[in-house]
Formats: sequence, structure tokens, C-alpha cells
Amino acid sequence: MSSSKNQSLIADLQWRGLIAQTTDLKALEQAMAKPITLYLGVDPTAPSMHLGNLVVCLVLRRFQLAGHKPIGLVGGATGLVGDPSGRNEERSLNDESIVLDWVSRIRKQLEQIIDFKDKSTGAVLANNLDWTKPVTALEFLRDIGKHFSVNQMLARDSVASRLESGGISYTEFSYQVLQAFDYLELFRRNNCTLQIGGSDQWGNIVAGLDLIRRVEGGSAHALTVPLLTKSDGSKFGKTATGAIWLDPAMTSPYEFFQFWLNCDDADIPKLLKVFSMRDTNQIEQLIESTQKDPGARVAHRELAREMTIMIHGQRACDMAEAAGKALFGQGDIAELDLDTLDSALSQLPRVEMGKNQPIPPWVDLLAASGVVDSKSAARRIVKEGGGYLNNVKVLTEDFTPEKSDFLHGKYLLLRKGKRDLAAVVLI
RNA sequence: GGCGGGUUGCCCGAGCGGCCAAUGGGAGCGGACUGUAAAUCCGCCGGCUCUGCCUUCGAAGGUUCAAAUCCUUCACCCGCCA
Repeated sequence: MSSSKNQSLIADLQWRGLIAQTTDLKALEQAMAKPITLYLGVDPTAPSMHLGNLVVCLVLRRFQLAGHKPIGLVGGATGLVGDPSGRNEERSLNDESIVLDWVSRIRKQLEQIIDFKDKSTGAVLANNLDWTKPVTALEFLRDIGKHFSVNQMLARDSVASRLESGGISYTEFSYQVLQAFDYLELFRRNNCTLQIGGSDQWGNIVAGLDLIRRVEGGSAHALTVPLLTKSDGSKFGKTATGAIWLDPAMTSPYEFFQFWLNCDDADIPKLLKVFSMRDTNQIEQLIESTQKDPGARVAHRELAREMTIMIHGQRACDMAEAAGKALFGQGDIAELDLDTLDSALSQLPRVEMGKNQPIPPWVDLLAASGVVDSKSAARRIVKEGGGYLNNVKVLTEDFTPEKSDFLHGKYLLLRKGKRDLAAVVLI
């Protein structure tokens, strides 16, 4: 691996705005002249990773593509304890069996993003429970705890802010020690000399560096990735309905694709740099295309494709994209053939209805399908002109669809507003 | 431990016996304009069997024809004094 290539990785990360903080950058660049081993930890705090996690995972992947050896760590142990970083309230502890399940799910997601079969870099998938569980409380206190100064621990932002906002339990207070122990273990076992993470992880990572220095006299590095925000300053990756998850059961490939397609123009340059694996030239071309002809949304679409393929695969991406085209097309929805309709509507949330069951009123259908929260809300939406049946606005509140309204005798397409869709399926 | 202030809908924040499902702002949602953007403008923004009814103003009791508004107790927060 040539040193120029490694310098260009750091330069590339800088260009993409993916570096928030690092330990001595020159030293890191020098170390990276040769392949290094680095790790990223993801705690199982939910059944799936979301876009925020993805940003950092992709940074790990960028290292791998540059020839370094990535360790993807799932926090089976740390996930049981709870990280106080960025929270002003104590977490409620999750059940061990739940965390175990989440670990395996997140593990699978990591496997999609990082190539653990790649022989040349020798990527490793780890779980900190493996080395944390066998350690007894006494060993932990004597061997690890002894190296920590409570004074320093109290000074960490994550702890200090919690002391001001209602306190912190001993459990969460200990989190940084656990994470530091992880770094030490990986330093010993795999000669891991770099830990990356979100910018809120700086304190935890530095705790690990200190520990490595004290116990092993070794030196290691830290690199954090900034928190991603939208052009209006709000947190990125959250919609009204919540986070964008990588798990297709939680955020469907269709929703996932739509999320990218509907991003603000103003955010596109940043998003391309942060998420796309394309090189500088390609990204700059896409940014230019948005400036020249924003209405065409070429960059939006390319980004949507790239990300959906990466997370859900080519086939799911094609279906998601085709569904969007069919559902938002200029043509009459009734003209679509059954096959197209089948696959397009398969992407949407749906309610099923028995063939012989009387058809419920329109407002009830809207509420039942989940496009609106309640029947009151459904009435409101209809009154405001935001309710559509088969892409045709229906303003009558006490309207009830008939058999003949079912497309191909099978489907009703419900819509709230511009893009909130659901299907009613006759079975 | 003593004295005083606070706890309101997703968030901030008015209200201080009836006209309060509760002013205002933000977020969110719908419409118009566009490009399934942004900005802007207009409207909506507890639920239901919807010209009415039901449940909400930290919790539980009480006073009253009537309480978010008054009284009592409890919980949590915040000032000043010890």
C-alpha cells in the first residue's frame, strides 16, 4: 500500500466532511502508511441500525477499501450497560434476551456493509461480550478499574452533563471503563491502533487511549465523525414517523428509496459526500447536475439507487423505484396492468379485507390503513382536500367506495397528501 | 431543616372560578405554487356514534351549580436562608 494512497484517504475523509476530531493527525497519517487495524463499535440499543450508524460504518468501509483491516464490534456487553453519551436521562436497561437478539441482527447488518470475507484485509467481526463476560467483578476492579481516575471520569462531557441534569447511575458511569477495556483488548489481540466513532464517542475513545498507554505503554489513535445535520440545522435521518432504519421490516425499501428521493436539494452535496462511495469527480458531477437542472433530481435518484442497492440489494431497489414510478406517474393508475400494480402495491403498507365483507366508509379505510392516525384526522384530511382514492381527490366525507372502485377487482389505493400511500387488498 | 417559586397538549409557553379542548410560538399535517424539493402564502393540529358527547392542564382527595384556575395531602424540580 503506497503512502500516497493512505494520505489520500484522510484527505478524502476531510473533503467529505467526515472528520470531527482526531488525535495527532500527522501521527495517524504516518501510521496509515502501512495497513493498520481499526475498530468501530455499535451498541445494540435497537433491533436495527439507522442512517446515523450507517455514516460511521461507511467510514469503516472506506478504510477497508483503502487496504486497512476493519474490526466491526457489536456491543453485546456495552449494550447491556447503556452509554450515557448524548443523553440527559438514565436509560432503562433492556432485557438480556432482547439485547442478544439485537446483537445478532446488527451483526448481520454489519456483514452487509463490511466485507468480512475479504482475505486481503482480514476483516473481523467481534462481540465485546466474549472478553467481558469471563472477567469477574474483582478482576475488573483490580486490573482495569485501578487505572481510572474518578476525577477524570467525572470530567467527561457525557458524565458532567448528566450530573447537572438529574444524575447518573453507577452502571452508566462505568460505561466508559467498559468501552476503554474493549479498545485495550483489541489493541492486545489484534494490534488495533485506531478507534472510530460518532463525535459523541470522543470521550469514551480517549478513555481507551489512556488505558492502553497506562497498561501497555502503547500509543493508539482516535477519529470521530461529525453528527450529521440537515441544512436547516435539524438532525438528519429522522422523519415524522421516526428514524430511517436499515432493517426492511422497519423501514421498507420503498420508504428507504423515497427518503433519499425527497431530500432537500440543499442537503444533496453533503449527503453525496457522506454516504456515496463514488469518487470526488463523480460526486462533483452530480452536484453540478443538481445546480444546473434541479428539477430533474438526477443526483437524488442516483443517491437513492446507490444507497438502496447497498442496503437492500439490486432487486429490492428496482422494485422500490418501479413502484414509485407507477404510483407517482402521470398516467391513470387504473391503466396499470395487474402485474405492475401487484409489485408496486406490495411495497406499501396494506390492510386486507374479506371479499364478502361490506366495504367500510372511505374515512374508516383511511384510518384503518394507518395513513392517518384517527378517524377525526381522516375527516380533517378529507375536508382539506388531502384524501385521494386511486389518485383521485375525494372531498366527500361520507363516501363509500364500491366494488367497481377496486383496481382489477382487487386493490384500492389510498393516499394522504402528496406521498403517503397505503393499499386496501381484497382477499 | 426554614421561606418562596414552579409542574399545562409533541416541545416552549400563556391562562389563575364560568365565554377553556384551553392565547401565542415551534414542530407536524393538508392545500396552493413547484420538481414526489426549498422558500412563501392559506388552512388544520385530543378522541368519538361529531350542530352533541367523552377524556385532558404533575398525582390523589375536597369546596362549588361550575375548577387548569380555590383548599388539603403526596411526588418531582428550581431559587433564597440554615
